[in-house]
Amino acid sequence: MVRTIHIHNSLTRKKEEFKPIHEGQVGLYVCGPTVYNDVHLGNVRTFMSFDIMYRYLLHSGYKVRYVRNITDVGHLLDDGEDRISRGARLEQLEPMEVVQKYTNRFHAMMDRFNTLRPSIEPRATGHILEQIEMVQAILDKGFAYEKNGSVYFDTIKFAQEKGNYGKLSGRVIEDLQTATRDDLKNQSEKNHPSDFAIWMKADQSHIMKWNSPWSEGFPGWHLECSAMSTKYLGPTFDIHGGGNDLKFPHHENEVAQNVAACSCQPANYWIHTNMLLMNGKKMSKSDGNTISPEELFSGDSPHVSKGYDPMVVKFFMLQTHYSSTLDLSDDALQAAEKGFKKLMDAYKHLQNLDEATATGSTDLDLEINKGIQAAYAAMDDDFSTPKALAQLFELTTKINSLKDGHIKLNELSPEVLDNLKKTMKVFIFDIFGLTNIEDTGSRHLNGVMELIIDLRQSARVNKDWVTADKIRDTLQALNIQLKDGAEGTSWTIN
RNA sequence: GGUCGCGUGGCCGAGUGGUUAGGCAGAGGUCUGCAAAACCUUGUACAGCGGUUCGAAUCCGCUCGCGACCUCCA
Repeated sequence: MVRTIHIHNSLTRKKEEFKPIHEGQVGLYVCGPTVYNDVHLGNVRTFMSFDIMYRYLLHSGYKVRYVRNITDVGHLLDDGEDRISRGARLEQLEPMEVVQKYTNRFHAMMDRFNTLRPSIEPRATGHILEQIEMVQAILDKGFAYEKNGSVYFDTIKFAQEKGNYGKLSGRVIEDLQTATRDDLKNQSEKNHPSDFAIWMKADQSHIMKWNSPWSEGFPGWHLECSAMSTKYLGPTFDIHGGGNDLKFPHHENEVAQNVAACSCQPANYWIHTNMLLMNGKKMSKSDGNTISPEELFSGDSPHVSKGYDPMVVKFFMLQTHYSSTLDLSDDALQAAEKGFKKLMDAYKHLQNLDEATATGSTDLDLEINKGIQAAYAAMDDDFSTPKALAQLFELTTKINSLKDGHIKLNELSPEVLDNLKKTMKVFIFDIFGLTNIEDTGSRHLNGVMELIIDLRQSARVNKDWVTADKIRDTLQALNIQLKDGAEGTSWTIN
């Protein structure tokens, strides 16, 4: 079953029904990280957002080819130094060592957030040939010019002949003229300030450089995505994603390069995720307004009062739509932690519910099925995780009521109970990719807790409240909370 | 300065022109040996000022505040 999904398309700024080029298949390209240091939370948010989309498309029955690149050359700093070269210089490593090191660490971090690996994760340096070919193609079409061994994209000519430079980012070329900063590298070589380099001649000190028809040099930053998306997804594919800070110039230039090289739009749908804020400002690697994922996990940061599990952080992010800014705060994280545990507790209790005996369609059946459908409808509507979560919490209330006997299981039919179990599992684990955090307790701990709860129950039967409360309060001090319910006592680690 | 977006109850955060978002916190209640948990009830919010409309948080205009992008950023 392939569901009908609506996506907010940045290209048209409208919500549109998603229609893949090839039925049942999706080509998805996401701009990945530049691996010159560790990812920060803002990166994580973006990749997590696309991971949810990837998972949901898969769950909806699509065959998805998910390409997310690793940028390991061409992405320059303000002073013109390559980010990877700088990392290599600072850490006294080979550039490729820097790349490998931070690629590994990036993967490890995304694993902690339980995101799926892409189908293909191509590196820019592994595709120098393709990029050189694309530069040549753009030159051949007359949309680029060479100056002193560097090749620049001719935005003026492109705009005149293709007429759509700036469409994605809403930019007008005349504005770019006046707004351009004058501290940019090789600005004087360009015919026009809005032109951009697609091949750059390397100076003597540059470590990372390759032979090309124009010079020994390296590709422009925007070029890799154009070349690699074309190679792995074809000249036109379904969805291109990235953070909205990439919209201009990166994505705008990417589109221009593809259109110039082959006269085709690279992606039918563009999806841009919004920024993660902290203290009301964009969380950003370059200006230091940031908290690292590790600091967030350990609590070792002035911005948080304690550490938060990656799953809590993920849950926190899921409560906001990907297209909205999200302001990180300790209060919000604490609230998210409780909400997350409530959801996971309910899921655990759901597993113990059995023997639904109603026949036919009861009111409760209808209500639960309606909630399930609403959760799917929310995801179909531009991947609205907050709305879907709200539905899961409605279901959570029902589950807890059933658990406590406030609603009787004989008001529920077995089919609907099964459907409920299946849906909760699919959403929590398959679509949201959450995992249990209290399962860190081993089998041993489970056994010990069973024994302790059993002993306390004996004490309670004997009205030995001193012993019963001592057990409870001591465990509480260890952050293990006992929960006395109708069907016995359960426990969680807080 | 240009472009775009946002401003929702104590906090976070959804939102289609008329119907309960949801989470956390708070209040009352049920349950419980007590407590916790859970469940039930509860808050009457949409920056301000105008306008359109039978009706606007939702559309339009203005004002104020905030943020993003404007060739480093997910």
